[in-house]
Amino acid sequence: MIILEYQAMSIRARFAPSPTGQVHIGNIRAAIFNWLFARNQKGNFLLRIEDTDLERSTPEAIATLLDVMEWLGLDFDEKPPLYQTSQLQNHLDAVQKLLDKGDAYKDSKGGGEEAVIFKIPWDAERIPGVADTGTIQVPVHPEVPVVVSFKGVDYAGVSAKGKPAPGGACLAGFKNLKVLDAEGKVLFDIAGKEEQILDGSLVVELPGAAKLDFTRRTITYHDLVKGDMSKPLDSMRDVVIVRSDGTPVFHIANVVDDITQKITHIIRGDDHVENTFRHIMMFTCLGAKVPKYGHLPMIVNAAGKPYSKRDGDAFVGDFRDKGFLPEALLNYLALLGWSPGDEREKMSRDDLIEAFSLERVLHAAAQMDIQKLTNLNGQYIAEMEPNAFKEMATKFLQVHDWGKDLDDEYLTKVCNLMQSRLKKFADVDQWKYFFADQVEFDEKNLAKQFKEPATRDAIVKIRSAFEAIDFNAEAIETAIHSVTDELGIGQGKLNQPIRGAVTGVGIGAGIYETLELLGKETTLERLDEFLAKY
RNA sequence: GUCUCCAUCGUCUAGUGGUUAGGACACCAGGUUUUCAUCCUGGUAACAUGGGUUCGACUCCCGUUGGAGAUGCCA
Repeated sequence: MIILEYQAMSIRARFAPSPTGQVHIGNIRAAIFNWLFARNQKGNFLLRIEDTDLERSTPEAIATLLDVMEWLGLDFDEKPPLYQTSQLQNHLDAVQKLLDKGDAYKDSKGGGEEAVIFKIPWDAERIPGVADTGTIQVPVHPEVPVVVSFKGVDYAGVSAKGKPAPGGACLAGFKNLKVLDAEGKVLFDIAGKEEQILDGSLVVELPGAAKLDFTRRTITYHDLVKGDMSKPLDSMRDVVIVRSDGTPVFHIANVVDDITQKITHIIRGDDHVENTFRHIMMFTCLGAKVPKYGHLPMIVNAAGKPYSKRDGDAFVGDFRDKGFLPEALLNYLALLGWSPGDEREKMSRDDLIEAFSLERVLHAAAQMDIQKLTNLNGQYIAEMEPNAFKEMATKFLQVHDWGKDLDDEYLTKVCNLMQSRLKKFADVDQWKYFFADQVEFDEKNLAKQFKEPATRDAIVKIRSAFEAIDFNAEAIETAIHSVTDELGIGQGKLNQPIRGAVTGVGIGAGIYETLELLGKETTLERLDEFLAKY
């Protein structure tokens, strides 16, 4: 039944980032989940660029955003995307509508220009999900007067230590309000005075109040991820929607644009949960249908803190620069805070789309594990077409002065030998010994391999044995074995010292194949260099 | 302070009243391979805590602790 309803509606989800030059992991994850959801539901995935921060929203920043989305394969429908700056008049019109209907008022704080404030409606029952939840009493600090006006009820609560604690909320939070003093005497009763309070003609200030008595109203919505969420109106304040300089703030712009784009499902970060209650009210006051909401848990860094725009290495571009594949990153990120419910982990784009559901998204924050991402990336690399692998490797080799203009045939062989060992493309910097004239010796490794003075002598013998042979892997192995046999040592004992002397490092592909690839000339040169140095 | 939410191995997670609490990454040991990587085998490692409810709680309820978010004329 539910599925039928979904299909009939044709869902529309969106990603609405503000382009600030860099896209971080937490942000793009929201895009991924929206995309996965939309594709899974055969709906539309829209992009809206919230570029109202003129300082940071440069054309380059927007290009970066689009670039990253394309790289990850997050294709969006209805191009070009909606630019929020183009909607200014729309936002202002909506604000005027609210003003006209009495759902917003103008106010100035400290005598400046007037800002526009969205008023949480006194007749809040017209908002879906609002219900009375009983009469309650809240203690207030007698030293601070209670002020009741159309802007709300201001008072000081009582802290654990008996000190005044700042409190107060929108008027709508206090249905059937009575203000009582310490003896329980009624200082103020809103009954019969609603009109005057609401139209601003009456503002009451009540010193010596001890208690607020009112009918609490709570707004509840069903979150597609987190389940039922609710919040009492007496913990909400009216919200600024237009700054005193005349520019609309996020809340109204976001809601109006969602109406404009006919968004049916809003999937966004956890940090917006509290905004949702107010946004639901705005949708309703603007005469629009309230969309469905789903809030994603945050992704946190190794310190357990959410990634912020300042978090150095959490930018999507950095992962690309380090040689992570888009499929691997997408796969990994989809698995942060979500799982298909079975034991699959390596999943293709289509697998993910097919398996995705918001109901299976977790409620708790997830920590990024670079090692697991790296492992997954290695799996994707291992499966790459050799040509595609070579192409990528070439790109990453080119950043090194020893990695430019490489011989194609030689490079192909190196790639074939090394593909299974590479976890991320930036690690091709370890291939230097294949291409550079000079090797860098790993002193520590050498010290380990050449503990025995006799080993160096063996290298001398190896060198002359190499000189005489036709230089292929098989002959190389035979030559090495003849030396080990002659010296009466284990057949593989010399392999690592040879590797150290020729490549400078302690790990790599099979040494016979490696030497064959390097060629006789280079191998002998490297051995000479080694012998001259050590 | 107040409000909202969250809590299974180090990390990502499976688990919806009865399981030897499963898998993956990482780590350790062993095997295969000329080192490494791959591959195979095995191992260490978790239900934050205290109360309930129940014949029986990781699972349901309440408290505590811990964490996150919100409380902006930021988004």
